Amino acid sequence: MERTHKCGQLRPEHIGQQVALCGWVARRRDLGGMIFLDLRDRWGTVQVVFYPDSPGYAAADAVRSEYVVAVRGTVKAREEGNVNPRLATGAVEVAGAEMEVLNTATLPPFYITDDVRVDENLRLRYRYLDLRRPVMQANLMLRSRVAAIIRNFLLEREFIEVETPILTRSTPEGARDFLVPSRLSPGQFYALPQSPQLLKQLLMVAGLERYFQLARCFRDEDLRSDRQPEFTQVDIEVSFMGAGEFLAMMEDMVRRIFAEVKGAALPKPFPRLSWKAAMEKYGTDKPDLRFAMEITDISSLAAGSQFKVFADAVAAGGSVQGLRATAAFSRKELDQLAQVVAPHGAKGLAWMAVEEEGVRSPIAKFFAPEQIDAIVQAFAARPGDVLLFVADADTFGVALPALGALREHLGRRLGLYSEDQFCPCWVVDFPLLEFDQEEGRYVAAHHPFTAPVPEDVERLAADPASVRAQAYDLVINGWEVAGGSARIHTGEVQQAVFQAIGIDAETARSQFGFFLEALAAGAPPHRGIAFGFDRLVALLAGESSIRNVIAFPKTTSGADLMTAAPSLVDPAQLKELKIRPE
RNA sequence: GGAGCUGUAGUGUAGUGGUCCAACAUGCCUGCCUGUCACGCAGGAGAUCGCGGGUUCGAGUCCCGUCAGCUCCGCCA
Repeated sequence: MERTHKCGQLRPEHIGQQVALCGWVARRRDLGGMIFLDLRDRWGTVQVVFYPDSPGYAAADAVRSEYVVAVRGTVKAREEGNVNPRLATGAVEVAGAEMEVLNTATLPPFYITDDVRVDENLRLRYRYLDLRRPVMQANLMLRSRVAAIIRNFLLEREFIEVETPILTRSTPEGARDFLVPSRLSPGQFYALPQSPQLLKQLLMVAGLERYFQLARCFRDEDLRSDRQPEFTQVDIEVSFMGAGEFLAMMEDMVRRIFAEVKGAALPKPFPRLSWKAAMEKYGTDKPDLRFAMEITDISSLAAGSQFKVFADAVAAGGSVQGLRATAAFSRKELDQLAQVVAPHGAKGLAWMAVEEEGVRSPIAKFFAPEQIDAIVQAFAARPGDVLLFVADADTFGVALPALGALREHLGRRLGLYSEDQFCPCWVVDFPLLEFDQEEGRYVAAHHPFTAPVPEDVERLAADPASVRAQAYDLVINGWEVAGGSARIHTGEVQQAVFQAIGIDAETARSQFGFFLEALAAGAPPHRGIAFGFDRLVALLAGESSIRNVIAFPKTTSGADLMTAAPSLVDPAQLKELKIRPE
């Protein structure tokens, strides 16, 4: 039986036609004298009806859920009253003549429907069944569509797609590498790329000028709902292009994606925010701008209070920061809010409930009435609001991130935004370096090939912390969707940055020698960006985890529950690689 | 490495120390049913209560450990 149509595509225009369909039995309704089958393929579901006098009736009687069948029949209009408006094909049905069972199916361990709330263990164990669910198929189709939009956009602008190796070289800095033992060079290892960073820069040295790749990247770090050990990056690099032109082009691409996929009009241009401003206003470098609620610094007001916690924090060089929530909280709820800031190092969460006749607060007694008034004014607080404070000696490490987490929590809990709203922004002027307490040295905040802001270069040695990077992150709704920078394209600056992060000339030569040679071989000024493709698609799909837009994802412990990877291997394989297990 | 949540028929849940040889819904099986679309009706089968140990006269229930999934912190240039 040759398939002539797709189940989900049948419409009133097909009425009267003989069709042959293939698909899975989504449901079977046996009314005794007649049998209805909901037949599902990738395009949707259509109802097929069999009467006892049709040759296919016996087969229709025997099939069960998820059997694979081919059906021949005639498309008919449904009578008035029998139309199903909830089905795209609901105006028609197929009067089934013949049916062929192409394969039987075991009883599915969970329902193949969109609204199932089933244990994720099971979904991942039987991913091929999970992926039969229409919502999952829609996610994968969306992913493919977004990839196509990106390819078209970039190809239109004369970018070329280049593949870079998966088996490559381990370099210091950055995430933990996945290593692959070399059989031909026993004791030596390839590394899987954390990103094609150096390779795409070398393509610029090679003169390709405009490169992109949907690149698979690997980082051996712990997982999160927005992080998998292997993920896909839209990797982009250009030569001879300033930040203005480049970011405008990337914005155009993102605007096209959101317009075509969501019918959403994103602002032009995207708002820009310095890293410092983002931290001070939102307590994070990836702010969710769908709701206002900004952090207010009341250090100057708190310094003069009798409340030791506040005064001490300011005296120690820190600050007191606060948020205004337009909501009332019970004692228990306030305790829960304290649980939100605690993991970020906040030692407590102070609060003041603003009322008609003053404030109600356990710390009110430490403040003079005019100090209270000043604080209430600083927040423009009105009766019914609650002010929430975190004080800490470490402003950017503790106080602001704690309130940033609280802000996100409150935004979600108080329903301050909707899911179909998209608020992009560029976060710029990141610090180039940050001090790593464990290593006792500065490390690259972005990566060691990020160009410093030119007027800051001279401070690289004397005052590394103050050097800004020519870097930019694209943030949408609190998701870091892309990150990029101008790259260092001269050996001198590259050496200076290596030096600032404690990579001496010898190490630089041995680890990055090929790269330094390339920079000296006529490297053009270049810059680039990389989009977290899984995150972008998840955002567009309205999914809170990228697992739902990846066909075969891993669990939080890095396992693939379907194939049971990772697994032990045959000792002979290890022997061949000259690897001895402990 | 750390914290929290979850784990009970195929699935989703209820069960808060004793009528629990575990309940409800759905799915499954059998029978009936010619306009259903989460079809309906009647009957039936289906559970080492994640795993191990402990407390107790008695544990699905309390305690300790452990495993798995999820969320978060650390980590993620």
